[in-house]
Amino acid sequence: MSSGLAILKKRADFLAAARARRQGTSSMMVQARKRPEDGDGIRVGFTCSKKVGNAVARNRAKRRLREAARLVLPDAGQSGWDYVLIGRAAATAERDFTDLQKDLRYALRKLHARP
RNA sequence: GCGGAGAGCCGGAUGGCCGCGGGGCGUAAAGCCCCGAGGAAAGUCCGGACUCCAAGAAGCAACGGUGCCGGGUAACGCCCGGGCGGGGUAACCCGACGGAUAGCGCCACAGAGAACAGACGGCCCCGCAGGUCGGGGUCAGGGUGAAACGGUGGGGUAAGAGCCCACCGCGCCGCUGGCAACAGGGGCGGCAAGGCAAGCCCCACCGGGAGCAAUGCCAAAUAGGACCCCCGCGCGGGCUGGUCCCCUUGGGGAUACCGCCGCUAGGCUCGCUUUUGCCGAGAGGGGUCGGGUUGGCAGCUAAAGGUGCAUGGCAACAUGUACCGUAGAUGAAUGGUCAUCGAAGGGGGCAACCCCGGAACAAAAUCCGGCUUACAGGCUCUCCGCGCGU
Repeated sequence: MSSGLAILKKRADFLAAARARRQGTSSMMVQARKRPEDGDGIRVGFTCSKKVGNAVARNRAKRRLREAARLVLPDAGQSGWDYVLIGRAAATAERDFTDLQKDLRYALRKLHARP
């Protein structure tokens, strides 16, 4: 990705992020983890389980999350962290897109503020 | 015009900004250009291609599937045409549609009786003699049931009965038409033949198993395995070996490492041996092989391909020819957002029109042929019935 975001692909990375911090909003759940090993750059993954809906609904939710991450993370995310965005059943697809971005910024602020 | 039947098609549009996957140009970066979900991509229910495994081919057995006839096809459980049966006034639709004299099994409830028939209630005759009796004939009519041992009519009879006759049905044997399923008609038979095969079964035909996470190849690092070879230390030699470097047909150069040759010399540990030597094992070095993990490449998209025309065929389809060339991801691209326009559906209005509202089902995952299921709404063509007009 040219914007400096790498995509998470390994199952182990997802599991590690899930064990770390998490913050829910009305339109998504955000998990975050500061990688213990060295390495710059922001990595991000997306999860939309069967609870979100059928394949069409899951793909649409994932695409909106991906677009929001592309717009928000380069300035609101912190280098060296992994983020995982999880879609919610109807809210992720239906929420106004500016509100969706606000939700992500809010969640990131709360996650970074924790000790 | 109203109602209906069949076939086919579309299934949001345009633009701006920002992105994603693949390919091309470019040394590379930047950049530019091109392409990028469906009719069902779905369910994963059939049939194939392809790959691996197994196995003389084949056949038999078992198991599974298919099941009127003919044709189409790579093949099919699909498609087309025909037959038969059923539904509809019709267009048209529906059909697990081989065999029940090969055998076994089952037929609830009701009913007298459900398969070697039988007799509840009846009808008729005879006897005793007048009863709520005994003996016999009979199954047409009644009742039950999904189904009652052929149906209708007539003759016949004590009452009846395929007992006899006609027609229908059934079975057998010819004939005619048809490739066939089957249809038509003739003769004979004599009621002897109930239903269920979606219970087992019989007959005919088809099928080896697993699947692209198939399969083939490459690389890396880590731990370990099997086998083979070498093995004391050191020095020297470039030696038609390996390896590396340079110019490049072929040569030249280097020698850290492996190998080779020569000299020197007597071993890192243990065993064996009187000692040396020899031998064996380990450690060490080198090589080969197989398996696991991770990543990459191939398979991977050109295909029983699509469209048009011509010919053959009622058709499915086939043949010929011209043109087109059409996604290849793998935590998985094909989008996000904004603007304008917008079908259905609501609401208001006599109307023109205004307001709300905002697009069904569902997203490739090796590829094809089908089937099945889901689908807001719209369009086109053909046909049938009714009504009206000419």
